[in-house]
Amino acid sequence: MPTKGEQSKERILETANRLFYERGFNSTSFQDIAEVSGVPKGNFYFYFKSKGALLETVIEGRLERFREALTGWERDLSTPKERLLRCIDMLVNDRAEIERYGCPMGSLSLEIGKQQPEMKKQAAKIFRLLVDWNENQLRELDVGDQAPALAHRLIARLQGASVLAFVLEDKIRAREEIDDIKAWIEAL
Amino acid sequence: MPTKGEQSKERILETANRLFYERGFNSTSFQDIAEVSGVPKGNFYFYFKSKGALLETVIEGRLERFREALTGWERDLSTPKERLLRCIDMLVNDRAEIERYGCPMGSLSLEIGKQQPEMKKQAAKIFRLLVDWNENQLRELDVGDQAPALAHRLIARLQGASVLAFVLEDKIRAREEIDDIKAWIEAL
DNA sequence: GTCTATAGACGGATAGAC
DNA sequence: GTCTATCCGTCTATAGAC
Repeated sequence: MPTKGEQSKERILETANRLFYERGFNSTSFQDIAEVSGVPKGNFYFYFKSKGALLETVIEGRLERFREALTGWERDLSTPKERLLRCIDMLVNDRAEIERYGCPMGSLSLEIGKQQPEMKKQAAKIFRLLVDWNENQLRELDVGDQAPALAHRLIARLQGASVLAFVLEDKIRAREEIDDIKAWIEAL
Repeated sequence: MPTKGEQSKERILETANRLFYERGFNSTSFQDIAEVSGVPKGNFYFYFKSKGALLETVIEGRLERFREALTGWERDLSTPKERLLRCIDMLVNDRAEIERYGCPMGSLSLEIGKQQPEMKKQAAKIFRLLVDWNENQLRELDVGDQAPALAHRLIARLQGASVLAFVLEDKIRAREEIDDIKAWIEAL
């Protein structure tokens, strides 16, 4: 059973994770996180030495969740093609949030990466993880030495689909684009 | 010849346009714009009634420049395929800035669109303009009723390539992705 | 003298930090 | 809960153009 302190820390992290996504990092104040999480903002500096440190922990949490998801898909899905398609389906499952707030990692990276190179590198780890994992799946298909380029292309297309889904808010076209990405992978 | 007032307004706009791109909207203060432009901060409210109004004018300026560029390409390039390729070449020409700051419109939309729906709509106009223009070019090719979907796909792929170029900072893969987009268009 | 434009000091609010 | 810094935005005194 978690101690009260662990619960507070977890509540801060969960709330920060959500608000950084929904409102953006710079537009989310400690005040906001305190109000939503119920944890007084005075406590924040007991758990995190700065707002940047809080962000860093949020990113680490996201990285960890991605790792778990990817290992889960490797365990539960038997063919590389199924796994690639499952990865694409992230956009289908989260389409409502993506249309409202964009891709969590894409939008965060673009916002903070312009001024905080260190954070940008942290965020890039998640993209590298995703690209490498897809590259491994592609290698199991018969794509020769094209695996790195195709993996990069797949993540790029998912990012592009997310940006346009956010900006244009056109559900039909967004869905159409995802379907085309899936068809492209299925045809490999 | 522009009056002195027009020069000040223009200097504020140019500087804001650049800093909003390089540092992000929320991370750019009037103080910053004043220092870089040389125009004292006290003057800003003579020309713009708020920071949001300044942003709006910046976006309008970008929209206008896009319109001019697109009409220029229609005038100077004779075939639709050349025009589409010229559009893609934006990423090649601006690759250094895109790697450092992302796509100007993509990153701005994602940052401000989460909290300012009105500004998001303004920014979306530029994307609509681009998609529609490319759709017109595609219609002149023999793509049947695929023009809308292909135009959407082209802009999505350009956005995706920009995001990954920014996040991963991998010049080789970024170039490879652009080349693939070009090859795809050329094969149409 | 009037209108446009300038310059900077000032204030309330709110941020992150402790 | 306090502290300091900084944010956006306001106010006003003034300078130059015509």
